[in-house]
Amino acid sequence: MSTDADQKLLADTGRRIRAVRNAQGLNLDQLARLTGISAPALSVIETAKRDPRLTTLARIAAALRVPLASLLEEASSGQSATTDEPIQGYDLGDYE
Amino acid sequence: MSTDADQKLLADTGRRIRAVRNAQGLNLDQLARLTGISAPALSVIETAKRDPRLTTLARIAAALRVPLASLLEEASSGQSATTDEPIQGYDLGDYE
DNA sequence: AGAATATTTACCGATAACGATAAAATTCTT
DNA sequence: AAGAATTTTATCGTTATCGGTAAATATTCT
Repeated sequence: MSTDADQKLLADTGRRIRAVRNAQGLNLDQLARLTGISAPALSVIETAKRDPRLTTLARIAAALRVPLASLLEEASSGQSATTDEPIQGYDLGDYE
Repeated sequence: MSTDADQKLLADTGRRIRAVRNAQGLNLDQLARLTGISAPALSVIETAKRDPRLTTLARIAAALRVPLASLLEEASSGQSATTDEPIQGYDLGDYE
């Protein structure tokens, strides 16, 4: 049981979620409403204290409007290319 | 809970796992030994009857020697690309 | 057809995710 | 510094994952 690699994956994933959320100016409460996932649950996911289910991650990605895969890995082999800057132009203006 | 989009995601993911496994000539028993995940557990994941945890998917991807992201999305042909397309495309519609 | 192999399904028990809520701790603002 | 907002932590209850095992179906091969 690679609890080692697991922890790193969870830590990296949580860090990416938080980065995107902050980049969009959302707090946990707002993301909680967008996802239907409670703020405490989001907190423990972002801090790698929980091993989220696939559909939980998908809901977070959808709410943040980023591809699910972008939360899971570095833009490694250039495939998806795009930007290092996730989706700059998103105004999520309506959620507050 | 958009069990709708969730089910599709789980179905697609399971189908991709099975495709890769078959492509490598592995049966469930062999993949079970490689991953430490039991064959019945792998079966229900491949048939979309279970919502796997992130580290479970990661172990499967590692055993199959494919990027985790490749199990989650189609080989995105220029998905969100570059531009400032108004992101309306991301249906977050059901999660709200 | 029958037999070997592969997959599915159905249990069980242990562990964990998740929502809800509230309280503590941290960070930000004035 | 005090106060407000944000995040973290904790507890409880419900539900689900997961391994194990075994039985029930496929599926494949001779």
